[in-house]
Amino acid sequence: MTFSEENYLKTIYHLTWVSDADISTNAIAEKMETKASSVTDMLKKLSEKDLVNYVKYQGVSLTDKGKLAAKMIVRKHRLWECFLVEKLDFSWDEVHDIAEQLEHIKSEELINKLDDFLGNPTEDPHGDPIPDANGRIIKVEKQLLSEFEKNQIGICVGVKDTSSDFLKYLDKQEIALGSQIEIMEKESFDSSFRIRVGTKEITISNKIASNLYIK
Amino acid sequence: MTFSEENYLKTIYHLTWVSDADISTNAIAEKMETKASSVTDMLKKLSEKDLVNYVKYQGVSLTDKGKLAAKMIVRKHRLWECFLVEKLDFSWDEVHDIAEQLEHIKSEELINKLDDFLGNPTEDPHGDPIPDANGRIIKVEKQLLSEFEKNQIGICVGVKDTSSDFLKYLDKQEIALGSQIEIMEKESFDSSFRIRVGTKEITISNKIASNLYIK
DNA sequence: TATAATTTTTAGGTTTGTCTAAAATTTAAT
DNA sequence: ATTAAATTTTAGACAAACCTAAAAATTATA
Repeated sequence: MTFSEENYLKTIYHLTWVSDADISTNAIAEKMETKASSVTDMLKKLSEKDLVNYVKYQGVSLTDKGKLAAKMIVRKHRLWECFLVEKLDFSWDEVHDIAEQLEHIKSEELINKLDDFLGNPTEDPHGDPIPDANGRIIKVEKQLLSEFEKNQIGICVGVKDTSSDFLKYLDKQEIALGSQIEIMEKESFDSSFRIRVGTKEITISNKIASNLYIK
Repeated sequence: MTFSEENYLKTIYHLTWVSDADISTNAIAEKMETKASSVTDMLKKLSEKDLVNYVKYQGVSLTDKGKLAAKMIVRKHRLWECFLVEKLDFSWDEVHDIAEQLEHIKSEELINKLDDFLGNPTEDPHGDPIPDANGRIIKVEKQLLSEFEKNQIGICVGVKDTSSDFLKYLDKQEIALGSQIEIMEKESFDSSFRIRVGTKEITISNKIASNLYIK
């Protein structure tokens, strides 16, 4: 499997994770910053290899084989992110691009040994679940902070947006995985929130609240 | 820089390490298991980028720029080998192919953090020197065991051949980096050696002795 | 020093993954 | 239910990195 094929599978997997329906050519093209015609070419190739179910003009979905392959790539990506943050002292906003490269290293033994070395983590530094060697994922039920009501209290367990900008913003506000968050006030005008993080009280926009997972 | 370009630079670097003269197209082709015509294509490209000095029909050498680039690839390869052996518990005969992939990961910060994480090692698991972040290499004078005379004693500090077969043979004979080796007898007929490794006495062929570095 | 053998390069072709532009299909709107 | 708009696919091209076969240059040999 080539890097490119792996990237397409991963993208389709991520798009499926949020939408569930069949994925459109354009959606893939946009996510991968490429052209629709390139996507079509690749879908034919992946279909030929039984990694996706593809019907012309009708969108695409992963086969069981394709889904497992995608999960293995995601597994690698997230384990490497753990390694970078926990062992090499990178911060959570710096690891994505490097993990994007490391996820393509081909060696099952390597990834399983890395898994053990890290103590078999179940979540990456952004709170996303890490598939095990068989592709099994432990899903933790979590809600977006934006869905919380006044006076509710929860623990920050993940971020939806993993962009460097968003993560740096959270660092500045001293919001990290494990932080206790209490809704003090919900502003109906702009749907912003007044929240307490630990001992500090801050105001965050709805956009921020829509990208924080709480349990 | 592409994977392929990096592999050519690395190969030219390794060939230069042993021969010192300009490197021939065929030598590169043989080492990389590719065709001479492919090598010619790439040499033109590398020359265009000022990474090699290339004159048609006259062989090739690395420019300063090319040499530094090659050293950085070797640095990555050897640091990753240390990681695999010391942290992930791979044996020294299993790491080459994986390091061959990892050496192409692009991130200076990553490799420098990995270096620190490993305690800034100066040699890889086969006793080969690791260039520092500036490309500087600490050369340790070492001789081939085959050049030793009767009754001389030394410590095994490296292997010339790093093939899995050779390394497994050494494991079987309980010869490792750090092992004390004493020449008991040198057989003039076939240039084989009777040596003492720790407390054991064994016989090794000249081919084996020609691939063990001793200090 | 001619000629033979070897090495190296050139010429032209293939595959992978991309692109643009045009054609086909589907979806939305009047 | 047509027509318009958007999406998707096809057709044809291109760059990277490889290949084979033939030509050119170098080296070895008689």
